[in-house]
Amino acid sequence: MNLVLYDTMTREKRPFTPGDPERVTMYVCGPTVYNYAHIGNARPVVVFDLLFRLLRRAYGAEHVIYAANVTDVDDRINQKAIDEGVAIDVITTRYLDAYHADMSVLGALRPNFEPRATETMAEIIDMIGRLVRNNAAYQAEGHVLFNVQAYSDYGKLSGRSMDDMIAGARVEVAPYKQHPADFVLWKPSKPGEPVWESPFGPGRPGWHIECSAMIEKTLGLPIDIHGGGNDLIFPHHENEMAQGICADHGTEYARYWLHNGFLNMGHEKMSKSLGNVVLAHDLVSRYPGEALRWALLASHYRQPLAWSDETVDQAKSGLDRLYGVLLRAATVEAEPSAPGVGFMDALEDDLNTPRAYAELFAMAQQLEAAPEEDRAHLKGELLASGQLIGFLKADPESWFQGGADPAMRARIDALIAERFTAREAKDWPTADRIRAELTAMNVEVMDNPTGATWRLKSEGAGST
RNA sequence: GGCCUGGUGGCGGAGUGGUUACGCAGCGGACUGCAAAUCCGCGUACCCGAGUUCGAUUCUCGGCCAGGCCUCCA
Repeated sequence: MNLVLYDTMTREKRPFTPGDPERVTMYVCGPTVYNYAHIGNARPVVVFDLLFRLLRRAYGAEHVIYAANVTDVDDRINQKAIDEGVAIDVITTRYLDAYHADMSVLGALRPNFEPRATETMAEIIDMIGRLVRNNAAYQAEGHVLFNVQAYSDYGKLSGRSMDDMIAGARVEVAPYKQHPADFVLWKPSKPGEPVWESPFGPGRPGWHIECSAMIEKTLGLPIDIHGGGNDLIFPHHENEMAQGICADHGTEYARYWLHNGFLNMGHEKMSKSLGNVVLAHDLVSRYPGEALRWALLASHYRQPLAWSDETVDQAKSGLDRLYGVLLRAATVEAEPSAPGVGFMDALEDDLNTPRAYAELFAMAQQLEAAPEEDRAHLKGELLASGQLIGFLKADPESWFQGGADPAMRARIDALIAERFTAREAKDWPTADRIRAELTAMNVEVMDNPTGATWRLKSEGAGST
């Protein structure tokens, strides 16, 4: 495989070479489970799932280890637990279960590890201890703070100088900080919040240290690929790296840093304060998972993605086209095949999914037009390509008819039979009346010489 | 204020120093009892200005516009 990835650290595309091809490691910052995931949260999940699939294909599934953390200690979780008057694990279990279900609908494979902050406490405390011992951290007023001046490359990932950070500081600096950019590793818990004992006093960990400790525990440092949304570059990933390196890990934390662009609602960021949050949890009940996944991968992962119902409708239409080709090739037995060469080239070029989609359409077009003897191979190639990245898994007929329950199905079949009789008798008014009836049921009829097939029409936009 | 992205046809969205993206939608034709699906064909684009160049949508500079990060955030 000639995989090339854009590395945030070097700001250029670089050929991907793992430290050990027998053990390729990837870590992605996962959810904080205090609410249902919104569709923006789902973008990195799907993007890095795609990369996970490519790596597994290239190095063998057993040689790729993917970890995504679950942050289950957090102010928002605490607040929710207090609001509902329940223990925090009631909150975290509820939303983690929903998260797993929703991401599964989007076709995301489960990572090998999903470490939880609460289950990594010993390692977090141990890592903080090492940072203190190395003079990369200090204690002050019940806190343990990371000393950014101990790490000369601080700011390298995000491209900021220490001066920039001071100049750009918009928040009041806590008086106990030695440097304005110093950040919390351990802090006292507020009343009512969960608390853990530690050599630095009772309290709870800061957010950044969780990830460093979980990577150290589940994958070992350095890792090959670290991913996340581009809003995490600073401060989260910058801080993670500083911690990891200063906690006895030489000079390298992650060989490749990958960051996905944001999903926006129109021109605005999705946010609670703007009231434009769209939950993945709601979308999965309105659209097929593959259509949502297609929409999420329809633009390059580093580009911003403007989300709307139309985005999904267009995605659905594109998939309809591919499934339509497969439906017409239903009697062709697919020959086992590798994904198309051009298709793989596109994906290996920094996950160029738009180009990969174009290849998919080209393969479909070829299959549609090919002489009978070539179709088995072409169908196999199309399926192998699509399925590699999580598409074309459905039976074509159920893709188009899946929304119909058995009763509706029986009714449709009866109407079509009735209409066929009318057509045989050239009774066009009756045939048209029946078709109008089917149309009213959202059913589209496609006549052929021996009868008719049908499909459910797309629901269309505007149902939000 | 500091740092950083991006501005491509009606919409989504790649890519390239000189040639086709691709998809959705639209239009014309074939097919059809009429349709749908399919097939064939068509259209409209590269924010503005200057520079480099034989030639720029693509490189450089400036401008305008939009968005992000600097505080929790995918």
